[in-house]
Amino acid sequence: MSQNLSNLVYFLETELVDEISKIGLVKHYSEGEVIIYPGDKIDKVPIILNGSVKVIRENEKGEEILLYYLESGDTCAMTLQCCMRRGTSEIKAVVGEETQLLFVPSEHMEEWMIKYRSWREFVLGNYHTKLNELIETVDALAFKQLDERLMKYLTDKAKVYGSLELNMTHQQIADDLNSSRVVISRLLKQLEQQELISLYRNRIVLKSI
DNA sequence: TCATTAACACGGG
DNA sequence: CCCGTGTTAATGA
Repeated sequence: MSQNLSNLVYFLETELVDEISKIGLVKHYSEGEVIIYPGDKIDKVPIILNGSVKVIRENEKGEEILLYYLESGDTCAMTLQCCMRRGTSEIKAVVGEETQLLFVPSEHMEEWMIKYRSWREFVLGNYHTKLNELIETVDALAFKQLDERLMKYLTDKAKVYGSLELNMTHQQIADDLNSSRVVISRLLKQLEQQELISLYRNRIVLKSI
C-alpha cells in the first residue's frame, strides 16, 4: 500500500510514507457509492489510490453540479480544508468508478504541514490544480453555451476514464448537465456532424481529446 | 428565441 | 422484446 502511494506521489519523504502506512486506512468503494454527504463531519483526509471520485455541490432542492473529478494521487482540497477547520463537508463525494481510498486521520494534518515539506507541496499542489479545475467549471457554467459544456463534459470524462470511448446514455449526460435528453441528443448529433465524435447505442466515441 | 415536456417510431442489443 | 435514440409539436421562460 505504501508502495502504491509512493508511486503515485513520488516526492513524499520516505519518513512520511512510513508514517502514513502505519496510521492510514485503505477502503474500497464501488461505482456510485457516496463517500461523503454534505454536512458530514470530516475527521479523515482521503487520498485516491486508484479509480475516480466526483466532487459534487448540491443545493437545497437536491439539484447537483459537478465541481471536479479526483483521480489517482489526488486528495480532496475541500475535505482538507474542512479537516483543518474541523468543520463539516460542503460537498458530496461520489465514486465514479471502482476506487480505493487511503484515509489519514485529520489530527495529523497540522503537524505534517509543519514537519514535512513534501506534504505541504502535495497539499498546495492539489489545491492549485483543483482550484483551476473549479474555475474552468465556473467559466463553463457562467459563460459557455450548452454545446461547449457538453464537449468539455465529454473530454473530461474521457480523461478520467483514460479512454476515448464512453459508455453512457444521453439521459445520464442530460442529468449530469442539468439538461434534457432531447437537447443532449440534438447537440450530440451536431457534434457528430462536425466529426468530433461518433455515436452508437450506449456508446460515444471521441475523435480526440 | 431556445429549452423542456410529452409523444411516437425506429431499430440495436 | 425492451429501451435508447432521433424527431416533432406544444408549451413555457
